[in-house]
Amino acid sequence: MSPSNCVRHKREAPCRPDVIDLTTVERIQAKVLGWYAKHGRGFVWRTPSPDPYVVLVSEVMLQQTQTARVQERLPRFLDQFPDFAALAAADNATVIRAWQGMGYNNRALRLRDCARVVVQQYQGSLPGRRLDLEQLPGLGPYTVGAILSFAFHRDTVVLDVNIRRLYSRLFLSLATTTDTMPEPLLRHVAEQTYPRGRSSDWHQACMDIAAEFCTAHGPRCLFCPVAETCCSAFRLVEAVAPRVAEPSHRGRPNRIWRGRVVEMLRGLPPGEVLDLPALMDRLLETPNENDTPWLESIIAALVRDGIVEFGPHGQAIRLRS
DNA sequence: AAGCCGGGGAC
DNA sequence: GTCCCAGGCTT
Repeated sequence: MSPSNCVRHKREAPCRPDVIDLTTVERIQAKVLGWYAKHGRGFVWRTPSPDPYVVLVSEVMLQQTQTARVQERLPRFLDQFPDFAALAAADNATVIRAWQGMGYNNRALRLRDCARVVVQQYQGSLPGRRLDLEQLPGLGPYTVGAILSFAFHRDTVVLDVNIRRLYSRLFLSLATTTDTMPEPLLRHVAEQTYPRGRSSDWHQACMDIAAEFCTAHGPRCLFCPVAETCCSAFRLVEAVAPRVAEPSHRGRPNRIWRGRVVEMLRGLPPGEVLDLPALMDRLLETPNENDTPWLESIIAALVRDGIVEFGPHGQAIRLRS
């Protein structure tokens, strides 16, 4: 990997991510933070000193859900559950209903469970230590880093799919849009790249730049503030990542059917109940005997996850109270 | 390491 | 219609 094959553009870009030189890092930091100060996206969860509870809720929402939808639904959720105590007191059905339109309903229950631990073990305020956060339900490496950085202004690495893509392309001369840096090298690069004392701004800026310019497909290098120091700028060939077929029924993925079941139960008028045949009729035009075990398995998974339960007489299916 | 877990919008 | 997207948990 010689410097010559990664400079298409201007000057020498760093093609040895294991030894990133200081001037390059500082140049990138200045460009990124300068761009962010002027053009950063104005999300509702981005305030100068955000409430750790708001950071937690928004970051869990942002796990695999687009920023635009979180922007729209976060205020309503916070209105309904203004603090850890309010969220901790909610039963499953209430949380699932409040999560409507967000997808991945299991996240909502884990977030509520997390709130209960915070209330019971931390007097209702989110702990600021990594080891404590790592024990909380629903918080993985990304979210823990995000909370430490955005809520507690701690110097820490934050790695999500956007920042991984940005670092990969910045410091390696990649061939296609789907190539990424190996994870161990990525963590090394991340550790020595973020500006100490500016972890929050830096990582949010990186996510903005990745979302607006360094996109997964069709990157807009021409407008990117760090294209000059990017090893992959203007040279990425479009590629498609191989996709595994998902389990389906009657031409649609099971996860879609599962979502429809939950959505039906959400909209069920109070007092009205659905048994399995009634649910089947609302789900399929012409159900047959082959569909019964299929729907039963979907219901079983929802019961397993704590989203659905059977009523007192064992037939009525409803959101778990 | 791989499978599971949604849903809305852009195209 | 197809494809995309601020992860985490389970096996």
